[in-house]
Amino acid sequence: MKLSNGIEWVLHCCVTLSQAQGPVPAQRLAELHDIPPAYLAKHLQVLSRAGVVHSSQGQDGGYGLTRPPGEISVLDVVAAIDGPGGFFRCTEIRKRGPLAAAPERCTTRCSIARAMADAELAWNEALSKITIADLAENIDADSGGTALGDVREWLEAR
Amino acid sequence: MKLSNGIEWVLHCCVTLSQAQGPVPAQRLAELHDIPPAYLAKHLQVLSRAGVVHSSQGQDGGYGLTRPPGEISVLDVVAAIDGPGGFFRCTEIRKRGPLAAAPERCTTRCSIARAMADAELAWNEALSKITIADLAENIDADSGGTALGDVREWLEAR
DNA sequence: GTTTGTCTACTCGGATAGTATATGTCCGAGTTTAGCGGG
DNA sequence: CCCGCTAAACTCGGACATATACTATCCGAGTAGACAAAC
Repeated sequence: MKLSNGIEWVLHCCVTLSQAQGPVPAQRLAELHDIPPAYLAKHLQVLSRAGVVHSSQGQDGGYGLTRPPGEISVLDVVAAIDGPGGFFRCTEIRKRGPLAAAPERCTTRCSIARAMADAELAWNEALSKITIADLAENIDADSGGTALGDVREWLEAR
Repeated sequence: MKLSNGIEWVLHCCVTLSQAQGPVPAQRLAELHDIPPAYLAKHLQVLSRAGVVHSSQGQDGGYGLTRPPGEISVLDVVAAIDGPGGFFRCTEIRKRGPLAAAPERCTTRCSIARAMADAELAWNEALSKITIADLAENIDADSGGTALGDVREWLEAR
């Protein structure tokens, strides 16, 4: 099971957008990261529908964050791209076969489903603790404090 | 992103095997859970290669756990079926595009990759805390204490 | 009665098709901006 | 000089092909037990 590559792309894009003053076209975001523009656009549309970013059309249009970067968690982005529903789906096989459990006895969820749900909860909580602002800060620190400035400069230039 | 259905199947099968005295054929495990026998066999082969179960051929052959159920974690099973490598794969797009980071500056992992790795660690830890024995105990409790006995009886019959 | 050999039935194991999801691409609908003409 | 109109260029949005991985299945290799015959 592998996560979509788009998740990495849009996370980088969100960090970039957090440094932008105005709207940034998908074309330009793709150029900055050297990734397929059309496919990135598809993922940005999903983010737009999820309410993480907003789009403006026409000349000088593009994408922008709907909230301050400190209020957008990595979980918001991952959940939007990955879609609804968790990793694990219980098919209730305990209700099948020669020893099928009677439906009236299945008042609680299968213990296997509970175990997987707990793990997903741990995953979600870990991702919800990190925001786009945290990512930007760390990226800047890793680069020695020049990365974000370079991005802002590149965005200003045309 | 969805986990394979086989994970649910083999987890149930491991609980069943924890109640067996001798080897249980894949055919019989499939019959008990009402699932495609050939496809289940494929997943059991993977578990066998991972060392979670061992197989014996010939008449009265079948599968059995290699260790006591209390020493087999859910993570062992999930990791075996899901294969090596985590959910997220970093493609190092920071090294691409007009603002590519110099390779010598990339001494540490990208902060995005770190965030995802932390979340995967939380997921893994949650799964490693639960064993097959825990699952069996909970299933028995949910059924009012009759499920495991029924399974043992059904395995003995025939 | 014991032993040995064969033989059969049963098991796993990997190689082989079909289907859903992820990846990648394209062109059309809509909007904003700029330019132009008129007042 | 200001206002309104027109037109063009640029944007997003959803519809359309391709690649990868999950789902499902089959048949062959190998082994353990059962049976029969010989000693």
